[in-house]
Amino acid sequence: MIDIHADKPVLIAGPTASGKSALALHIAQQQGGIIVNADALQAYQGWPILSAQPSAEEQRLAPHALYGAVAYDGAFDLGDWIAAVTPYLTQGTRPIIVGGTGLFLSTLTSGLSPIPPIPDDIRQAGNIRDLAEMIAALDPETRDTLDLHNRMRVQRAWEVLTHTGHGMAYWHALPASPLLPAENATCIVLDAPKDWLTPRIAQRFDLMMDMGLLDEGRAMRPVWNPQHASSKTIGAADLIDHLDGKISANDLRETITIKTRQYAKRQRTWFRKRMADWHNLPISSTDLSTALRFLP
RNA sequence: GCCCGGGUAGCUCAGGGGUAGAGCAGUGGAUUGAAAAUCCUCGUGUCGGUGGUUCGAUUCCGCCCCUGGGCA
Repeated sequence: MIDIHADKPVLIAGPTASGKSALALHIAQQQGGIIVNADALQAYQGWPILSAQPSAEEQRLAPHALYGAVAYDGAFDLGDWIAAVTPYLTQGTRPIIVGGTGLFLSTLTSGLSPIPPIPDDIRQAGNIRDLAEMIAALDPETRDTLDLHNRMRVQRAWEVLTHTGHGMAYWHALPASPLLPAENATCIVLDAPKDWLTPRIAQRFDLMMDMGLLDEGRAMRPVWNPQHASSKTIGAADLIDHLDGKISANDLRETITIKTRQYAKRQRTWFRKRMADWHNLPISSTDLSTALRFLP
């Protein structure tokens, strides 16, 4: 039994396809609140079906925010998200923050180092920079903390050092105050076992097809650019390949469900480690009326 | 029926007289501004069956079964 206080923000994490959005909607309808997106890819326009954003119909049932709020060719990173959620923490309506991006939710409850935004030209320069060169340029303190095989993390550290003159280690040592300490919110992790989730992921793909996934892909094809952040949506590149005749419908389904399963696994790892003290809501508690208790 | 290939890890396949290895899948993990991203770890399976040759066979030989193609 999890107590939901009407005036307390709610945080909901859970693997993809576990039913987070439905849970958020249930709470909003029972008790009020605005549903705020904490999923990196659902923040973009362009792939509403593929990224499983709440439908227009669902969004009519309760206030929603930060879904499809950024252009398909725009950028929306962790810092942008933190900036975008902040107003919802202080305004009148109680926020129900729901999403699968563990990094976003964890940062909300633990805080973000005050690293200035990195200009785009630094990123561009990093993109073509040799990995070994960037590693060599790093400050030793930062280098020791990094997985040097991981180009993205090395490049990020290089960008921070290049732009600010201070290494990541310096910035991370600065105090970072949480925007929403976990004890000030009702924090829930939806626990969906693998055996339950696997068939659901396949079913969700079929559902997406019924909802017009191919049309969504056809609409995006003329402006398709794998470099855009929104193009990282699982299956977007595969869908374009399918429309180009490069892979069959069966292969499309196969590859998307596999990638989605792999993603769910990474999410589970994050939640297990970082959200161990959150309320665990087993998906088997289909009867939410006994799993949740709504308090004024 | 005959001829030529194949039958090796869940899948696709490599290898080769001293009991075997890649990719994918799967697993566990890392992860403070690209995170649905990115990165790391983990490989025993009657090597189709059965006889034989051999000190030793998954590897060579015979037969059988299954399978792809060709000829009839």
